[in-house]
Amino acid sequence: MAAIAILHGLESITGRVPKLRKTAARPSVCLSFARFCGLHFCAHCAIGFANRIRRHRGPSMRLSRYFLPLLKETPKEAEIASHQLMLRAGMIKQQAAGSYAWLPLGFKVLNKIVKIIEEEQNRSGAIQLLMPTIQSADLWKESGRYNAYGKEMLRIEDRHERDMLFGPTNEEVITDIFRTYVKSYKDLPLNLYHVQWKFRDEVRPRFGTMRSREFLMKDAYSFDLDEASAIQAFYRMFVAYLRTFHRMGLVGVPMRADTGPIGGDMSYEFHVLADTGESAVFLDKRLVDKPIPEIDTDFRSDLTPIFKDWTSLFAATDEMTDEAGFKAAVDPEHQLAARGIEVGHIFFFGTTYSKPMKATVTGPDGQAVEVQMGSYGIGPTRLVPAIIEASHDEAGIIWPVSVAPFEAVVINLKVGDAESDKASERLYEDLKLEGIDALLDDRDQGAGGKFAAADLIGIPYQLIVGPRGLKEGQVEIKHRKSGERETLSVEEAVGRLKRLIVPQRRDSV
RNA sequence: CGGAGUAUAGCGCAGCCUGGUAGCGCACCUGCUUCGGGAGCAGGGGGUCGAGUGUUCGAAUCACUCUACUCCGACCA
Repeated sequence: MAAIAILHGLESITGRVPKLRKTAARPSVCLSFARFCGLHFCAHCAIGFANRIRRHRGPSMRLSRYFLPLLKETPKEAEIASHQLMLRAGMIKQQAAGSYAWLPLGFKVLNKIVKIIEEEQNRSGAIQLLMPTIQSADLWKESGRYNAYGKEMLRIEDRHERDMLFGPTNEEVITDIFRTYVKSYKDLPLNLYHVQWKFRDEVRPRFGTMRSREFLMKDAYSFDLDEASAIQAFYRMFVAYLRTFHRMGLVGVPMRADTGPIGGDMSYEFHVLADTGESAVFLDKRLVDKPIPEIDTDFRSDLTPIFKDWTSLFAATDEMTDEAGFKAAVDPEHQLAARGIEVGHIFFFGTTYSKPMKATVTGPDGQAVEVQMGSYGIGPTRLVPAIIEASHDEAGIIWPVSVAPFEAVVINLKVGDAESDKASERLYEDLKLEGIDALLDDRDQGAGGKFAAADLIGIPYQLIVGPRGLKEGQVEIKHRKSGERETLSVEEAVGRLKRLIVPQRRDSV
């Protein structure tokens, strides 16, 4: 108690009490001191204590104190909807050609996407690590790619005039890590992945983060003793990818793809269908509604049936087929010619890197065997615009709940009105308490601007609180996607939102 | 890398042709009135006109050079 008194005394002396009262800092300090003193409450703050505990859960997301630079007009450099909307919604800022800063709202979405990717990679048995962005050229000289890669690779010289590079991909580094530590076939299979920034000095970056020079990539690398088990590793990633894109509210259609200079015939690209996609794609439309492998899929079992099931239906990019071939292969009633955004690419390439880099393990017969490898990429910084391309309207973005920067926004229509302030604060706190990722729009501005902002940034549910409804004890929920509005009592609102939101998180599908 | 274009306040633009020292809308700041779909009134702040060189008494404006960015094509998670 003495300590608390001293603390409050200091605050009084510095004259900062009124300011501190408005922040979370002071109650948490009080509580810490109270606990330190073995008390269950702070004598000084006893009034309204319960409310203060609530506020301590999670960061405060009050729009009046957030950093969300919205643009009313569309910057002229943006051509496609996703790029325009990401700029207008204050998600990104261009810093140079193909180089973007991720502002808080954009970063929040990016992180949700990365989290889903990590969960599904982990579920499939892959193990996360982190490799550097700047690599030594030596490994690339060893694999033969230092000269082969061309100007797309950003080459750097350090102070000792050593050749370095900003990694465009990580096969060399992961192979080096593997060969250093893994010596026995008993340690296989192994799949290591990371989520790390890449740089490819594209001739022409465009469409915002859809094709940027610096981009985030999840890249996984599998190592197996023989081709048969390597193919199983490939299937595991195939299934993980189906699940990953589905959880983001996307249909990621696997398509036979060109392996390019890597060779071999095991390569699939995952495409999100969108009018602005860069590739022409041809597919059997039954793939679009095909149920994805469920959460209890056993990744230690033989996944061949799932792979065969999915790949039995026709799907290919224009690199692999043409309209004539497509029409000959698919029943007319199932034909779908569309455009696609490539959001993932999986390769099996055998010993392409293990051979020149001498990545071998000792097999059961005591002989050294070059490991069979595959690599598997997903671009989170491309997924953000891909999701927007697939889901937006005239008013702005329509986020699927699973990747939405906020699941719900409480819109206080009349800031300064005692009833409206109190009810919206309370509803916001209750949503947080129920584990909903909520935002409170407590900015002192007109209702129209708030509705427009909520629509633009695409929050799935708007909880509209204003004096008019409160007179009847009512609030309104607007569904961003359908435009549907429902009026309900203040008491029912949080429960209703929770029942709407939780199933759409897709974290248990 | 081939072709085309743009550069004037944070964003969107006018002014350039015909040279005379920069303007509009939004945003921002102050005050008042407002507040259920991007409010109104009044006042205010902010610009080496992408950079450099040249022509000229005088350059955002004319000429040349450079740079950055965007679009179309070939390449890519």
